[in-house]
Amino acid sequence: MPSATMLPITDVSACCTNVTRETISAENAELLARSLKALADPARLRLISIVAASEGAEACVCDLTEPLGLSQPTVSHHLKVLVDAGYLEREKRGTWAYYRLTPGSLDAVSSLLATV
Amino acid sequence: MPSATMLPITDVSACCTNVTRETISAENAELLARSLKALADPARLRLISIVAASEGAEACVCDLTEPLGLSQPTVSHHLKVLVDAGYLEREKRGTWAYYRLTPGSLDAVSSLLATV
DNA sequence: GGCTGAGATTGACAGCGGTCGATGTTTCGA
DNA sequence: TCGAAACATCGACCGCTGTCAATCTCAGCC
Repeated sequence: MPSATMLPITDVSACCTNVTRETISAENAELLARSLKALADPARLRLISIVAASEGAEACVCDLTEPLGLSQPTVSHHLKVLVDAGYLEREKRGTWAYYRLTPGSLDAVSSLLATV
Repeated sequence: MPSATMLPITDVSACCTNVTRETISAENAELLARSLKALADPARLRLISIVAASEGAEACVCDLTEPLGLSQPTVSHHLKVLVDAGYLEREKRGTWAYYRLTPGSLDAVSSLLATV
């Protein structure tokens, strides 16, 4: 459940300005740090990468468990973190849950860091 | 001390390709995650922002302790993390230590995340 | 030489976060 | 209706990390 303490990255980019352009406020630093924390894990980076490279740019949990070498609960946990942060979208179809990259989410955080 | 476990971000960008362009390897995911972890802290984001906005684009520790509201050892710790990750450069002049943004470091990590 | 101030390092503590086994929930098919 | 499969949630463990007080190092100055 996304809450005030875990705004999706697209919202963060809407309220925050670039890090080096002007001095970031303590509140915005907190928000951006939360979004970056969601990315700052090798398993989650690989999840994003695998989902983006999958057929139809979407993947279900069963496709993700084996290449990561992690248990199913752990993969589900990481996926939840990425969904809450706004990087992934979840769609349930039948028994399966399909995850897809949220368009523009990575570009949003990327543009907050770029200096040019 | 930067080691094999903490490559500067500029080196990471030299060896890694974009996250969504092709499937990232486990090793590169580990490297990129370490670089992102160094950024994923509100105090460190504010440090980078303040240094970038400072007169001459550099600042000493004494200028950074007060606006952050953190103790001097804590600020020194965060600065060390950022230097080891390659985001900041340290130059000692007399009794003071001046920190400056490493050119291109934020753009490097930014370009690894951007999808366009 | 001895003092002072800037900053780094150390040690300790508390809270966070990644991991997994066990279990719960939901959907589909027989 | 019952069983199986996919996925989420829970509870617990443990290593990592942010924090500060205390201490150490070093440069400048009397």
